[in-house]
Amino acid sequence: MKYQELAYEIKKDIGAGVYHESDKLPTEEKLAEQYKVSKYCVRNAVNILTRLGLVYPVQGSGMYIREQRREDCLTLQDTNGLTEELTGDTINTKVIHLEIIAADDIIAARMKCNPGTPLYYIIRARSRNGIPLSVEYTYYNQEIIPVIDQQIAEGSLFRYIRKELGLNISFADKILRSDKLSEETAALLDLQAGDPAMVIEDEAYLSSGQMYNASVVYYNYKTARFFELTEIRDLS
Amino acid sequence: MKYQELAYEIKKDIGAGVYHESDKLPTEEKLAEQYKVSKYCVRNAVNILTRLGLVYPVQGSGMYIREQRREDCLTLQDTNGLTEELTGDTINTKVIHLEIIAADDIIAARMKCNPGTPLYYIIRARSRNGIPLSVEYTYYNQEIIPVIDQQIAEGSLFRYIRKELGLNISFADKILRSDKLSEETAALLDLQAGDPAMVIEDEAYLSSGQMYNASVVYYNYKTARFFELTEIRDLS
DNA sequence: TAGTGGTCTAGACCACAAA
DNA sequence: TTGTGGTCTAGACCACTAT
Repeated sequence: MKYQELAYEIKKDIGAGVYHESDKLPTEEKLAEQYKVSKYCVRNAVNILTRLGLVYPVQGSGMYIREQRREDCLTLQDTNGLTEELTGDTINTKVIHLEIIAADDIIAARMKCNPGTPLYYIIRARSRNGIPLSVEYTYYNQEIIPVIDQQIAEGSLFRYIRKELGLNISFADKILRSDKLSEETAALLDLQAGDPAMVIEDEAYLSSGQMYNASVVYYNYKTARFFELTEIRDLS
Repeated sequence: MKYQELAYEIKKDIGAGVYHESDKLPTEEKLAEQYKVSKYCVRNAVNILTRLGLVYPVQGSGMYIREQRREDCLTLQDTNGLTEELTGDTINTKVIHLEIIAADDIIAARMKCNPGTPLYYIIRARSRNGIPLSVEYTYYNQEIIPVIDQQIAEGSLFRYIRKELGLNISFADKILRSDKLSEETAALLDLQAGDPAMVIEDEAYLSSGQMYNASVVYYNYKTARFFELTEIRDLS
């Protein structure tokens, strides 16, 4: 896929300060010429970068590089898993719990699988640079992800599923809310019961449309911040 | 723009249950034929619907209509303002404070304007069906939005800026976090100081790239939930 | 093997910004 | 008026699914 590679190239170049002078990307035409691709690919690539908040295009003027506000921010879009995302930081993952259970009716409904389906139930506590960041309560469909052991769970499950198993992760939907921490979860975050938490409930799907994973993640309100760019579009 | 209109049409049709039988959209080719547009427009339209979480495409198979999990959820993407979004609910907006101030150095940096620029500073408390939903602390650049009075602030500012002023809102970036409520904000939400809040810091831009608005919004943790679909893409 | 979504090209024309 | 991004078309070919 040329346009994804191009997006990656441009992203690297922006990071390396190649366009620092003008704070603009070259024109679509120049990029197309430079990388020997069509305008279609250029626009697709820029689109990706726009959604990541790296550039914004202004019709008639150019494609401007954005100032970043994301110091320390996690991101809801560019989701390659924590381990991949925070490469500058030390991410530590502690596996609190790991077992295979059979889905009861409620969990089966949540996981969109049949009751009795074997599921991994995993609890992990993660820290960034030694500071507690999040506690994850996760189910994985074992019919899709056959093997998860302690060692795999301590690493990047995202990477494992994608690279080792070769599965094609396509999209996830999330529900975001805030809530009071339970005593149990608070203890894992070095916080008090009743303290606030950012809560993200996540359902992840393969490109076949099959759900393989549902999770609830509690984030440390003192350290976790999320960045998100919203493109605004008037459909009515 | 044909593709936006097409997206709107398909969205309406999905809502009306037109595709209920198969739970799938017609093929790209059929949609193109049916609406007398090219494949480009069809794909752009479906893309929008995908990002809104309404459908998901499976290569080689079809475009499937998604079950919704969004009961009562607000959304981070489809942002046409609360008033437009929750049309089934009664949204009440109370203007707590409205004045014009001159930007000091700190606010000027935040708003990316010159110190001394006149800004509206507005505090609004919003409720849904009588239940407190959010408290917004907002700055508007008065050089861009010349007039905001009590009546306008009580309605949909989003709609006003777009329809009445004819300005082209393009994107917003948001930082999401959770925090403890101050006494003042808690009182406006019928909650206690120290209770959790979902906090969204928002910066909104015109299509010219100019920032016109910065806000911090505190949401009632008991009633506010946000839906978000993440498309996953491997750039490396 | 046929059907369907995904990528890519070349080229026309429109809309908006800047000089 | 020129430059630049946005929309649109027609058509080729690839990748994956279903049968």
